[in-house]
Amino acid sequence: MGRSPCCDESGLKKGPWTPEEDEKLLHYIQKNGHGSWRTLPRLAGLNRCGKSCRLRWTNYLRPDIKRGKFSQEEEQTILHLHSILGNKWSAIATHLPGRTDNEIKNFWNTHLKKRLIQMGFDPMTHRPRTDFFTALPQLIALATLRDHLAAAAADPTAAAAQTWPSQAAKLQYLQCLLQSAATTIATTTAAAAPDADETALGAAISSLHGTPPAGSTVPFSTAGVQVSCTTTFEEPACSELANQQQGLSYGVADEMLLACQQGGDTLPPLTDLSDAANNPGDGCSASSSFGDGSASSPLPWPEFFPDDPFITDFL
DNA sequence: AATGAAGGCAACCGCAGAAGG
DNA sequence: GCCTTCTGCGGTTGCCTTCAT
Repeated sequence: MGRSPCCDESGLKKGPWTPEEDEKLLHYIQKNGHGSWRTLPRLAGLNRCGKSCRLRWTNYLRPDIKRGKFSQEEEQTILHLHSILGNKWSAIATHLPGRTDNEIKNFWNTHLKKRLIQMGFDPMTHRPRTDFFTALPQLIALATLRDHLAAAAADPTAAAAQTWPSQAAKLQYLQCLLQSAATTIATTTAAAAPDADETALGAAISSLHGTPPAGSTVPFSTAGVQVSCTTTFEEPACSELANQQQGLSYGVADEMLLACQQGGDTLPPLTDLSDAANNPGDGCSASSSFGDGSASSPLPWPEFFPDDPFITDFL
């Protein structure tokens, strides 16, 4: 589109601004307004291109700029707007007085995005990640563990049986992961259920604040790995459009993230592990689909028994 | 105390749309 | 309608600081 960069002219300074340059720019704009950015540097006595001056002014020198840490409210706003608008930083910035698009973009890239990824959410869609095959080794290892536990249960004198309660509790976590992956496959291949993950997560929000409902997906951080616990769920509509219409409704991943922040960056533990061990079919939640005995249902890959480090770490 | 890695942030680059002649 | 100029935006880079070993 036809315009060469304004900074092509040789001899113009680049890089960090000095206090003297800041002073010149600030003084000029306060006195004359910025007018044409193209001509401003010459008039202000700066050896910079207009673009550089504009950036410096809008991102740093503007008097209404708010500096310092983002508040919880600001984080919520960013998360919510990003779930609707995507990387429209300038549009997001219009809802955050005193914050620049550059600042919001940096904050997103260095904090919020990473946190969402750590929690297993796709930062672009704010939905659970669907890269199922990256978790395949863990799922295979799960099959191995289940087999070991089945053997221990069958032979109470075996050494493995001595640790049965805790092993069974751990198995609950892993089976949640397995179920989550299976759900992911179902939802990504079945066009008829596009919002299933979101719905499940919405239910998970409730689980963070109380009794987990049927249909919850709750990521747990345990033994150094992140595990997602998904139960079966119904299928109410929960679209981004609906979010927009409701105005103040937040994306489920956003709420999850904020809930975790408020809890000190750690998600709540699974319900009492000893109970889960005593009742292996009820590990994820009171209404878990595993409660019907599916905890012992055949696994998809019973023939694999790798020596997966995941299991080593986990046990 | 030294050094390398990671995090955080300011600034730059290039593209695209708007505005004006 | 076309061309040029200006402005705004999003992605990326590179430097500085902090943290970990």
